[in-house]
Amino acid sequence: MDEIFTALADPTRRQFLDRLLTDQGQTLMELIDGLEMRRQSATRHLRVLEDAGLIVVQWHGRQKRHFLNARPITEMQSRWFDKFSRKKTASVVKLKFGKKKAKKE
Amino acid sequence: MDEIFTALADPTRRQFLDRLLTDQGQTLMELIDGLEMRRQSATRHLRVLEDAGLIVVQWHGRQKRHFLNARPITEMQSRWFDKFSRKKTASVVKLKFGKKKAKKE
DNA sequence: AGAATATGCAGTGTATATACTGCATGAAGG
DNA sequence: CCTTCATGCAGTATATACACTGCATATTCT
Repeated sequence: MDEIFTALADPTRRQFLDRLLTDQGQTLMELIDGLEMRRQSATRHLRVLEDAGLIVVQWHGRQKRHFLNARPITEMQSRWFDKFSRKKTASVVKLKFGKKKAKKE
Repeated sequence: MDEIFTALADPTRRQFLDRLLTDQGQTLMELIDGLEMRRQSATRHLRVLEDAGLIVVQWHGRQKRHFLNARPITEMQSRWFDKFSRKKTASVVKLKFGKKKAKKE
């Protein structure tokens, strides 16, 4: 699961996922369209996403098509995020963000 | 939101959040208990979490108590994760994880 | 066959992250 | 007071991340 968190930490990689959410099966060239980035750099990012299981590829001749796999994200939500969502934060919100060292506790 | 993703990318920081989920109001010394890490390093991690709005602190004399704030996590889920959860991945699962360069498309 | 296209792989430079050590500060306690 | 405790801040070393360039490979097109 660590791989997934790491993969999602980069904004470029999240953007790729967003793009694949709209259009599945895009190639590398399509994915970097409009981005200020060399294709080699994008390849690295896509590798990270693939290693994390977030995307799946399919070769068509000389083209590599990328597909989103949302399952790891869903699992991460149920395994990790949900316990925080369920937590009541009411008590915390009451704390007035104690700036620096307030004299009186 | 980038700050939150970055903050969650580190396993040590996620562990702190987990610990705070169980016991709110722990001090720095309590949080690093059992960890192979100097307190100064942990302070950095806690700063990142605080900057991301994931924890809130409260001073009591010479003690700094840490509280979990799950709200940013909840917001991130609704703003970013949910759209992936809703996505059907059925079509993707059918792809047989095309290893390397399969001759026949 | 030769040229153009889509991609991979390797090496390099630089910035950021994260650990450490050492010293400073403010609160508690005898 | 003087010591101990909880924490902050600064500096440094090292690893990792991420951009780049250059070259290689496989496929498609003419």
